[in-house]
Amino acid sequence: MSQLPPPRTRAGRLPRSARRAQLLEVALDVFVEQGYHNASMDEIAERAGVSKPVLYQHFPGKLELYTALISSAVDSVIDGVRHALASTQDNAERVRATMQLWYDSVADQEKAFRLVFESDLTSDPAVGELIDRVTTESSAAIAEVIVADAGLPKPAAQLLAAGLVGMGHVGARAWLSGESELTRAQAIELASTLAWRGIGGFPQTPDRRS
Amino acid sequence: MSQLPPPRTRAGRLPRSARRAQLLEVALDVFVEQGYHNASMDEIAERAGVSKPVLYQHFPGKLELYTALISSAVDSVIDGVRHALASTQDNAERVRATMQLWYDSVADQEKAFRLVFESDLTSDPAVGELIDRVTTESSAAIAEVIVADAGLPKPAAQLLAAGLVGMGHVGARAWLSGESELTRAQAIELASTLAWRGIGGFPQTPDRRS
DNA sequence: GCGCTTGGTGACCGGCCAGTAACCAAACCG
DNA sequence: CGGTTTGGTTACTGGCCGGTCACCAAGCGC
Repeated sequence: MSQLPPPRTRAGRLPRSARRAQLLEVALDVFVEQGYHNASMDEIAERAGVSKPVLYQHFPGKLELYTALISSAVDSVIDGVRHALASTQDNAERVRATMQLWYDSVADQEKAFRLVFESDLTSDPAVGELIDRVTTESSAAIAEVIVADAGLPKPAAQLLAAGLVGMGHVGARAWLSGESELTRAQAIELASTLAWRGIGGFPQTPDRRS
Repeated sequence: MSQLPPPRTRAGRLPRSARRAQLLEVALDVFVEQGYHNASMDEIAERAGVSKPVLYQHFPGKLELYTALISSAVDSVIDGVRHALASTQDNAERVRATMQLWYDSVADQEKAFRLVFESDLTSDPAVGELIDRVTTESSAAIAEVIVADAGLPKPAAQLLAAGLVGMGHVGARAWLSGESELTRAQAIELASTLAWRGIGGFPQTPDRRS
């Protein structure tokens, strides 16, 4: 009888670091799709074409795996905000760039974004803190600009910044899930106008830089 | 040996409807404290001074119990927004009242609010939809005012409204968790100003659409 | 005081799933 | 071509917890 090459080792062996990278990638997909609680280590392993113990050779446990992913996702979102702010000197344009970031992330189903904002492990203190960092750090970055260019005291600037952040990602998610008739560009334009009218007026004395 | 009065029946029997009400109350506490996943039916029963089967005589399962609570919490939050909007005819004041609602809810640790905004069952489609209703319906109520008083097309109004909603509750949570130096009143004042400068400029202004 | 309705109880079960023990094979190295 | 390293596997266990089964008692109506 014809001898098939015996059940081929799934997809070949991989060097340690490559396997780890692959596992992270697969785990990201699974966690984004199913959330922390519904995701099973078995499924992650299976979708990586590998058996469970391999997973545990790379990560001490499910929580640590998730934390690693969340942590990097958080950084990635914050980085996005920083880049948007750094992309121009014009504050109205800064607002627009930041708003565009939120709407793009939502519309493109950006994985890092979804992992963070749709997390179902908010009850875990460590994870909760990580997730809060998105708002905290994004606000801090924005607040820095506000303090510099509008001369507001830091706590006030931070509060306004946090409001803008919320306005961005909540508005964006609502826009997408509500299947609004507005195009993405129109939505960004509107949201930016709202934000800029709000924040742009803030220097105590009307109209300042930009 | 002296016979103690045998292990007293926990706290007396209750008529069906009263027991149900009590169970809902206890369950609300537990779910708010621990989230859906960490909460156990055993604990809810125990804290109600009752055994588990009683719980199941009133609710078919954990999910249904939770859903019942979330659903009413959602309604309660939406109602809050509607009341804030109806509390005055002055739009600047409407903005302030709504903003105050968010900050008060956060600062007072309002249970309905926390249950909704800290839910860890977002992955369940039914629950997810329920929770989205908070933004959707709140925005709809606000958008109605915007359409009426600023003459914007409905989709635009809805997007702006959603942004304001996000600005409110995200800003409020950030304010509280960041232990800002601002008092609650100051925070509300600032946030309201931001929001009103943003939205208040909108009445029939032609200057968008570049 | 007897029996039926109504509001309970204690003890158990079974599925799911994170995590592990024990063992295997490819391939590089000399 | 032997042996060690390295990347794998199969099969199991043990705890948690949602959900249930079989049974109990308080008291009201007669």
